[in-house]
Amino acid sequence: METMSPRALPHPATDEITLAAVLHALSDPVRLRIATMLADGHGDMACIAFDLPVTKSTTTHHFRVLREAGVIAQHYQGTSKMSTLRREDLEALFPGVLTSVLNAARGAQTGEAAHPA
Amino acid sequence: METMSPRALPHPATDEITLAAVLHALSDPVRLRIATMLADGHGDMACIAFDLPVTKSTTTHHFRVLREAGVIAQHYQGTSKMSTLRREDLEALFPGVLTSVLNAARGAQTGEAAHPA
DNA sequence: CCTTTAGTACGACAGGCTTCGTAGTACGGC
DNA sequence: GCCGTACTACGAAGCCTGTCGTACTAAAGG
Repeated sequence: METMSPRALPHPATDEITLAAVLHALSDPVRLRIATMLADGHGDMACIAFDLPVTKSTTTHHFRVLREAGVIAQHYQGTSKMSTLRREDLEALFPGVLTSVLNAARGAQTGEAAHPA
Repeated sequence: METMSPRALPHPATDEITLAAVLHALSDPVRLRIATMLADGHGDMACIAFDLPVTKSTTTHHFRVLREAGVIAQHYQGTSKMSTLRREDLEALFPGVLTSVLNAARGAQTGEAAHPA
């Protein structure tokens, strides 16, 4: 039996995720950064540990937008909340989208173009 | 010499295109539809011919957002304005992003998930 | 039980977005 | 030269977003 935390977190079902919502969620610099960090193996990191240029309230807001768009999954672990990318779901729905976006974001933080030399 | 139309259209240079702006441009249902139609070979079509569920003014607005984000290139041809996707530029900057997004949009117009039977 | 830590809820505020209508400009055809 | 077509500019309305601060709740640890 799971401990069944009283703090439930609503996630959209796989077939409720829309492309427009995912793209919108990823079109914000802060959220793009969160997604990139999650992809880079920071999956077991509390929300507060992301060192974002916004306050705690705003951080909560952005994590929620990502979750409600279906980009990330979240679950509580003590007082902390852990987030993971919904890679499989998104890959099944929109093949290649998440991967290529994260790749692009990594090479060009938040928007800078890739100027090779 | 080109006829040098007095109606110039400002386009961002390749290295001015940002990922966030591109994602934002594509996160609107109307614009996603425009991009999909352009990808499907309607490159030589006037803006007005796109049969969008908005007025002419709004259509102009959306085409401009796409152009200013670097997603499309536009040029006048008589009284009409032709648009084409900046596939090469985007592929060079953000490999796979445009292609996978368009693919996803085609299979799931504007956001619906792909329910195979 | 009390304190600390992590995150939430709520309200507020500024700014942006999408939409529209109307008026105006550029081009092509008669 | 005149008219129609395609697009633009401008302003307005309504909504949504990102940001914050403050007050609150849930869990962990002594």
